[in-house]
Amino acid sequence: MSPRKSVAEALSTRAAILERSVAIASSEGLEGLTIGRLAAELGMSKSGVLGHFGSKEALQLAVLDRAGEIFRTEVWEPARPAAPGLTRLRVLCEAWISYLERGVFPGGCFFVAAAHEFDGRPGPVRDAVAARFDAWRGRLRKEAGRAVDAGELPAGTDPDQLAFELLGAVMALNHALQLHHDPMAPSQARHAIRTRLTT
Amino acid sequence: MSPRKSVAEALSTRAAILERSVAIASSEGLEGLTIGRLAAELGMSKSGVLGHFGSKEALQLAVLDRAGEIFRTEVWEPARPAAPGLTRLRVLCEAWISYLERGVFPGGCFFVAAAHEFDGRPGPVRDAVAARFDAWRGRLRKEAGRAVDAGELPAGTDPDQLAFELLGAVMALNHALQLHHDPMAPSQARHAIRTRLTT
DNA sequence: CCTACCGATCGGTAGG
DNA sequence: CCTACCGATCGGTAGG
Repeated sequence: MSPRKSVAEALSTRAAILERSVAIASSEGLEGLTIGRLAAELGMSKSGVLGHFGSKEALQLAVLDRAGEIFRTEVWEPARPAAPGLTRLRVLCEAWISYLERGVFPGGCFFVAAAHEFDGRPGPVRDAVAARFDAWRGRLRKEAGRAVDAGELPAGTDPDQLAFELLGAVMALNHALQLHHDPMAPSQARHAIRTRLTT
Repeated sequence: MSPRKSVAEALSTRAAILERSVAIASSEGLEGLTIGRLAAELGMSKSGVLGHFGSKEALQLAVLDRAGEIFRTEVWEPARPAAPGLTRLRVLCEAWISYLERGVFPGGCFFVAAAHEFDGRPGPVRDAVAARFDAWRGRLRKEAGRAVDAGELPAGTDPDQLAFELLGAVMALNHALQLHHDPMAPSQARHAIRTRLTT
């Protein structure tokens, strides 16, 4: 008769809140994700939702973590079996484009959206977003460096410059898909990346 | 003794509201721009502010227009005296990068921010943002086409693909400046663009 | 996990 | 251009 739930139930409730939060925040933003809406959609009270996280900011950080797990599964993992260097870099980029093309998040890249939303608001959320971009760009740079060292890319190629340009192509893709629903954009992004990842 | 202002005064009040609105919306977003905050910062009542536009959405559209005037002055105009084709395309890109580097809008590119904020919200604001991107990308494409026709760029260069890649480089720049305050980013963007705009 | 509530703020309106 | 107000919603808390 107690309204208290078991630990297992509490965990699955928490997971359900996060699942719904990722869906909402993906299209409405991490600030547009409100406790009241979340509670209504989940058939819970606001305090029930908030009890799992403590504050809206803590919820936002947890949502970012959950979105990071999804990005890792969709984009990092497929590249694990690939050979280090150029091959793996190509697989990473193709998984990255495919993740946008398939609309894994309805609002496009979760982190690009979060970056734009929080780049002017100092705090833990902004820091968490920036850290994820640093990690991702570092990943691209590392693999690019291996490709250059192995002679798979032209000698003198700057891995950091290459990572910058790959990021640009994918950001242009994300933008074209979200704002224009442009069906040509994925092939344009693939073309841009292929040009940059050819000896 | 009347609180009513003359037409000239009303126009300058309207201009003052828009100036402040552009500043706020640039860093907080077009949705973060609230009537109450605007009124407080301008020492006016909310209804006084709203009377000039009628609704928040109408205000947002007016702010977009004002930001468009600034973009035109900063980025389109400097290219007018340049020779059509590759020369003008280079001037356009340099003005575009400089506009971001100088922080003409404190929140970075006003339209990239607005695009991310509204790409998931159908309506007049979203349509206005999309139309501005279409116009700008068309401008880049047209000048790229002239450059190809004049033999200033390699034969077979696709003007639309080139516009896509230029947009990507600048979006990566905007992102790096806003999220990381990365001082290397402008030179990386210039390098990426120079590579693409060389015979 | 709930009900019931808090102060603040939102966009907008009535009436002058 | 103002005061005074509307209903809705925000994040969060008290107390159970």
